[in-house]
Amino acid sequence: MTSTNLLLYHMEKNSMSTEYNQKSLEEKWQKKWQEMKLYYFDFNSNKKPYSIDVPPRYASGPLHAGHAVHYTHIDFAARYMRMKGYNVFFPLCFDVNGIPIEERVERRLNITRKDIDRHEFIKLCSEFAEKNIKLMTDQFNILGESMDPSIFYQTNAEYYRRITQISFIELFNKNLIYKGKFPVNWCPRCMTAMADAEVTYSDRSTKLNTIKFYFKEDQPDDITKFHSIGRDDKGIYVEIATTRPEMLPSCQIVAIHPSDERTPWIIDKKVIVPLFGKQVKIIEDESVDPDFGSGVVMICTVGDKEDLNWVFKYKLPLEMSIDEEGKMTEICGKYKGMTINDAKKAVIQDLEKNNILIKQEDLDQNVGSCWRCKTPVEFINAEQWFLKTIEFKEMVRNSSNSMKWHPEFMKIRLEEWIDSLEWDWVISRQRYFATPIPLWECNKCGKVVLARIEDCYVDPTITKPPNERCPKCEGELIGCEDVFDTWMDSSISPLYNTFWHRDDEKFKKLYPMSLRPQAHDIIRTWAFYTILRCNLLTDEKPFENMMMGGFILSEDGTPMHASLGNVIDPLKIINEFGSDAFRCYAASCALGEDNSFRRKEVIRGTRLLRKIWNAEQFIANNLKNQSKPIETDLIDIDKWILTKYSKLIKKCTILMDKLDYSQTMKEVEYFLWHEFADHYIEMAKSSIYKNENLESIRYTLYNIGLGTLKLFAPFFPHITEEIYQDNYKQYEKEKSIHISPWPKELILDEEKEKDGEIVKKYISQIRAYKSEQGIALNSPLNAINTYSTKEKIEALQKNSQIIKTTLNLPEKHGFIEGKPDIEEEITQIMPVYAKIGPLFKKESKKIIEWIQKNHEELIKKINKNKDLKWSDITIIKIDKDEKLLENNYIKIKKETHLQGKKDANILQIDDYYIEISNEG
RNA sequence: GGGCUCGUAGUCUAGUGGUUAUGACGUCGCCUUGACAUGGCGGAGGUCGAGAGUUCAAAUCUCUCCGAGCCCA
Repeated sequence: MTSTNLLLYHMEKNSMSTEYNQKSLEEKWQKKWQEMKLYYFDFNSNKKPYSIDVPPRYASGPLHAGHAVHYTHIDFAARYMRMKGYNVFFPLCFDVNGIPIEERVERRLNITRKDIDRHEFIKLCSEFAEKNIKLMTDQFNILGESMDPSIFYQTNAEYYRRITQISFIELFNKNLIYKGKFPVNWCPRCMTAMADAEVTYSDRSTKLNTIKFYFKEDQPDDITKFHSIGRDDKGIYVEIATTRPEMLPSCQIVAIHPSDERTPWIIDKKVIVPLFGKQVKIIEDESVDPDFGSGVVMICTVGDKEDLNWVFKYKLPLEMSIDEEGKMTEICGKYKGMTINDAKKAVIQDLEKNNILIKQEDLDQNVGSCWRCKTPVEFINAEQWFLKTIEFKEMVRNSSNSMKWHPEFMKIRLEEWIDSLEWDWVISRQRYFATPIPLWECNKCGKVVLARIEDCYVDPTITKPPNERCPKCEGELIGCEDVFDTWMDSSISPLYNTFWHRDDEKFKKLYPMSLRPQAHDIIRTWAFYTILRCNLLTDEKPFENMMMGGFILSEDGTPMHASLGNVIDPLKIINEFGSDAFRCYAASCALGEDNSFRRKEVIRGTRLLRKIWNAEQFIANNLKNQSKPIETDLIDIDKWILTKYSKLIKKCTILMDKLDYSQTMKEVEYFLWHEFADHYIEMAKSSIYKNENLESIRYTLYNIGLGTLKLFAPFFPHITEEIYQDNYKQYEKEKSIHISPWPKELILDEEKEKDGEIVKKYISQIRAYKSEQGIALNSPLNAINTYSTKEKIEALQKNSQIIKTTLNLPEKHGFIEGKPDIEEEITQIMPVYAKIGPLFKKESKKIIEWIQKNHEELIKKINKNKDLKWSDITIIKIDKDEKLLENNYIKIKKETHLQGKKDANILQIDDYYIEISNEG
C-alpha cells in the first residue's frame, strides 16, 4: 500500500470508531485555542514573566521547512515555560522593511523603484507584505505555534518605526552617530550602500586579461630578459594581469613584490596606463602575490577591499570610475555612461585593436555580491551615516559572555565576527521601503536638525522640520531622503517588546528578555547588532539566553534551493502526516547542528502518536464512569513504575531547562512505549481482568497517563489536548492541558524499583519464550517452579501474584532460592578491565593474559573454593586480599547440564531455572 | 585560506575513557494476544571516515589527512 492509500484506509477505519483522526482533531483545536484566547500574555499577572524575543519573520514569502522547525523549537520553550507556571510573552511578529521586499515587488512588476512615485512604490511594497503576513499567520497556526496575537508587531508600522527613530536620536545625542564620506559596499542594482555583513561571497568564472603598460622613459635593452617585460614597435612594456580592465581610468599605482628579481630594475619608474595615457608609478609592496598573473599588479580606486587597503596605505586619491548606478563616470572619457559590462567589452575591444592585449585566460574567482540580488558589489565613495561600532567590541563581547548560549560553541562565531570587524556600521540606505532617518539638513551650512522625540514617527520627505529655517544660518532645511538599514529596525526588537520609551513600568519588569532564539546565519547581523545597540541604549544586556538553531537541509543533505527543486514545503508534510508528526521531526533536530529533513522522523511521529492514543485509550477504558482515583495503598509493582515515572520527570525537567528537546522526547517516548506500555500495562491489564488491586492500578494509570501526556504536550499540542479533554478534564480544573502545571515527581522508592526491574525482566523473558514457542502471553504456562539467586527470588516472591496473573502461571507455582537438579560447569573466566585496569595500570595486560592462559587451573580452584583470591594469581604481588568473584574483578560464564526430572523440562533463561511440566 | 559543527549497520542516530557500541527506519522469520498487526517477539547486518599519538584501556582525548554543512576572508 502506498502511504496515501494507507492514510485513506485508516481515515475510513477511524471514522467508524473512536480511533485517532489526526487531521480533523488538529484543525478543531487550532480553531478552539484561538477562541479560548489561551496563549495571551497577562500584563496584570503576578507570575514571573518568561519573555521570548521571537525572530520577526521576514514578510517576503511563505515559511519553508527551516522556519517551521525553528518556530516549533521556540514553541516548545513557550509551552514548557507556560506549564512551569510562567507568564509567557511570545509575540506574533513580522519583519517588513527593506530591500528584499522592494526587490520582489520590482521583479513582479518588472519596474525599478525609480520608475514610479516614491510613496506609490511604498504602498505596493506594503500590500505585498500584508498578503504574506496573513499567509504566514495561518501557517503558524497550522504548525500549532502558540504565539500571542495580542502582542503583535510588524516592523514597518509607525508604532515600531517610531521606536527605531527614537533609538537613533538617542544614539545621535550620545555622539555615536556620524556622517562620513567613505568608500562603502554598493550594490549597483539595488542602488544602495550595504554593510559588510550584507556582502556574500560566491564563486564565478571570469577572464584574466594580460595588458601592456609601456614605460614612460626609455629602458635598457637588458631589461627584456626578464619575464613579463617585453618590447614591440611602440617601446618596452611591462605586462599586467587584471580581471577589471574597465577600471583602468582609476588606476593609481602599479606594484611589485620587493623580492622579485625585476624590482630593482623597475622600481620608481613610471608607466603609462593604456588607452588613458595617465602616468603611474611602480612601487614595491609585500602584499603583492608574485605568482599571480605576471607578478605586477595595478591598483585602482576602488575595485575591491584589497584595493581599499592600498588606498589608505599610500593615501591614494579616491577617483571613482563607477557611479552609484553602476555606470562609468566622467574620468572614463569615451566610456562614460556605459554599464560596467559594456565598458569592459568596449575597453577589451580597444585594447585588442591597439595591440595592447596580450592574452585572455579563464579564472575562477570569489567575488563579493549583494546578499539579496547577487549582483557583484562595487565600492562607492559616498556620504553615509555611521554608527560607531569598532570602539564597542569589548562591550559586545562582555555582554555576550554574560548570556547563556545554547549550544555554547555558537558564541565563538560571534567572537570571531567581533575580532574581524574593521569598520563602523553604515546604517543609511538609499532605498524607499524602510524607516526614514529622522533628520533635516541645512542646504547652506549642513547643520543637522533632529526630529523631536515626541514628534516621532516622522517622514522627513513629508513632515515639516521642528524649526522652519536652519537655527544656525537661517538656511533652508531639507528632509533626509535616506532610510535605515533594516537591521536598525530588527535589532531593537528587545526594546520594542519590553515597552522601552512606551511604558517605563513594563520596561522595568520585562527587560532584559529571557530568551533570544535565532538561526546561526545571522549571528553577525541580528545577534551582533542587537547586543550592540541595546547595550548602548540601556547599559544592560538585551537577553539572558541565546538559542541558536541549525540549518535544515534537504533530504539528501544538500542545502535547499528553489533552483535545485529540493525545497521541502512544511505544509505538504503536514497535509500528509499532520502537524504533531511534523513537530516530532522538529523535536529530533539538535540545536545548533545542521539537520537534513528526515521523513523517517515524521513517520516515527505518526507511530508514536498512535501509540500514545492507544495507551491512553486503554487508560480511559479503565477510568470510565468512575470518580478520580485517589492515593491508596500501592502494590509494589505500582511503586516500581511510579518511581521510574518520577525519575523520568526529573530528567525531562532538567533536559527541557537546557532546551534539549530531542533528548526529552526520546526519554518520554522510551518510557511510555517500552516501560509503561510494554511492561506495566501488560501486567496491569491481566490484574484488571481478574479484579485484582484495582485501586492501586487505577491510581497509577491515572497519574502516569496524565503525567506523560503533559510531558508530551509541548511537542504534540493537538493530540495531548484532545486526550486531556476527553479523559482527564472532568477530574482536573484547568480548561486546557497547555495551561496545566508541569507534572511533579510522585514517589521515589529505590528498593521497589530494583525489585520491579527484576520482575519486569523475568516477565519479559518468559513472555519472549512464550512468543517463540507460539504460546499467547495470556495462555496458561504449566510451570511448576522458578529457581534463582536469593536476591531475585525474594523480589519475585514479593510480586508473585502479579507475575502469576500476567504470565498465567499455576497458582501453586513456587519461587525457590537455589538450583534445581542440574550440573553446572564453569567454562570461562572473564577479567573485568574496568576494575583491574585502574588497580594495576601497566601490569594489567600481563595479569589479564596470565588469567586467560591459566584459566583451567583457576576454574578448578573456583569449583573448590567458590571464589578466587589475589594470591591465586601467582604473578601478583599485592598486600590486600579480596574475593575476586564477589568483588567483580572477574566474571564467570557457566554452562548448565540439566538433569531433567522424568515429568518436567528445565528451561534456563539468564540465571533463572524454570521447571516446566510435560503434562497438560 | 581561516573558524565552528558533523562523519558510528543499507539509511538516520545515541554514546565525555572501561574492552560484548544505543535506538529508529528498512530487511528476514514467527505470532490475531481483552489499547494498539500503524502491534508483539526474535534474527541478520559495524574495519565507529583514514592514519599516527597519549593511556593499563580510545567511537570517546591530541595531532595530521579526507569528506559534508554553515560562517567568514
